[in-house]
Amino acid sequence: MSFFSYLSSLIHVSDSLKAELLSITEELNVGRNEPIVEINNRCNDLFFIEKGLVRGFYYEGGKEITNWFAQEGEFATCFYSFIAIKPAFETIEALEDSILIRIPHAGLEKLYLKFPETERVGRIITEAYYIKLEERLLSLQFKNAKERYQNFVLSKPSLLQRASLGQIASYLGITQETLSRIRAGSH
Amino acid sequence: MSFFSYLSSLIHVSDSLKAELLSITEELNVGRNEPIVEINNRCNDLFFIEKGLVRGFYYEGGKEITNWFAQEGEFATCFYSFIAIKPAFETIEALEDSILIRIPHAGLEKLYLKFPETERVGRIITEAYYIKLEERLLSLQFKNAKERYQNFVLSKPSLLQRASLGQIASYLGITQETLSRIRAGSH
DNA sequence: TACCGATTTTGATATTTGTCAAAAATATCT
DNA sequence: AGATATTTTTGACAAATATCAAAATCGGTA
Repeated sequence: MSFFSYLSSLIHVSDSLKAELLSITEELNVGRNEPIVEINNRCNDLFFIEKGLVRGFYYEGGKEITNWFAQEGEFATCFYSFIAIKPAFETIEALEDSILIRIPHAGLEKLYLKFPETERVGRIITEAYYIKLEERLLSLQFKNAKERYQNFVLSKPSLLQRASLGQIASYLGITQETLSRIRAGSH
Repeated sequence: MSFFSYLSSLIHVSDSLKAELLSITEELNVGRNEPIVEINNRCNDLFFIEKGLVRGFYYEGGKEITNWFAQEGEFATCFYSFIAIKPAFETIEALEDSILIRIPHAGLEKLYLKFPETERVGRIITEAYYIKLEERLLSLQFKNAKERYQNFVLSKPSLLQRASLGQIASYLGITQETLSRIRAGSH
């Protein structure tokens, strides 16, 4: 899904808004395993994913923990860094060759001021993300490892082929050994 | 903190905006243990808490699970119900005699259209809530029961006196027996 | 103040998941 | 295709936390 068709589904994109968007955004091609945002840097950009798959991860006890996956038609950023204007605690990398639209923070702020109706998009995106996060928290708090995995299979089936076992396990908050046993046990 | 002084810290509140706010909001007094939003109803309102303490909870396996606490100067709503326009999966109740400002969903939408600068407030509130939720998710995923409790003590010390052990335990995702043992063990 | 119900604490045991180590399977590169 | 690196699976055991039951404590009220 292109960035423009996504936006058009939320607000009317006038010619002048479109021109402004073109001037502040930039298309970015990243290869598989290529880092997009490095940990401890400021993440100044919001990325819309036109094609491909990216993930955010960080290290906890020396191990990579995948914090989120984002695929075609979704946004990716180190939300905390982007909003709070603090260094990113996570690295963003592409899991596949991907095409991203880069939206710099400063450009977005300019956009909000010049086209106040775009604040609506920012709010709607944030709300949607909040709900997803809330669902994930509830799942983590009340579902056991197997139930969480089953839920993942239902909600993100395409990622089963596109992400590794270890990446999925850490996203679900379990070890890869446990996930491997869950897969073996369910037939 | 009053609702108006809170708003004024984010945007300029003109006289006409103030008048509109007065027309769409309503002050609500609720007593201790009184329900504010019942489970399975639509939660059509956002509440700003001028005084008191409220919590959201639901039932999981027959037990009450406290999903959040909100005190003076914070907002409370069943976010999912309010945003997604679905029935609430949680009940909101006052833990103390409280004074709330009720902001109905329809009034808020009207406000966004009439005063586009208020979209900004909606976005900023949602962003702040997102970051808090993300911190909580990380805590749940990587901290053990004791660390989570210690973090709670540091970040919400006043709630230690105002909420019960069982309410705090379920909020932290542990049983009240475990929390009781944590308290006994740390001296 | 003494009682009653609710909340908190303590104890014994069970369950889930993690840890560490090694083997097996799979993917990658030349 | 073969060699090597990476990922996944399997096994034995350990740790954290849950469960169930009962005792102790607390708080409000007659």
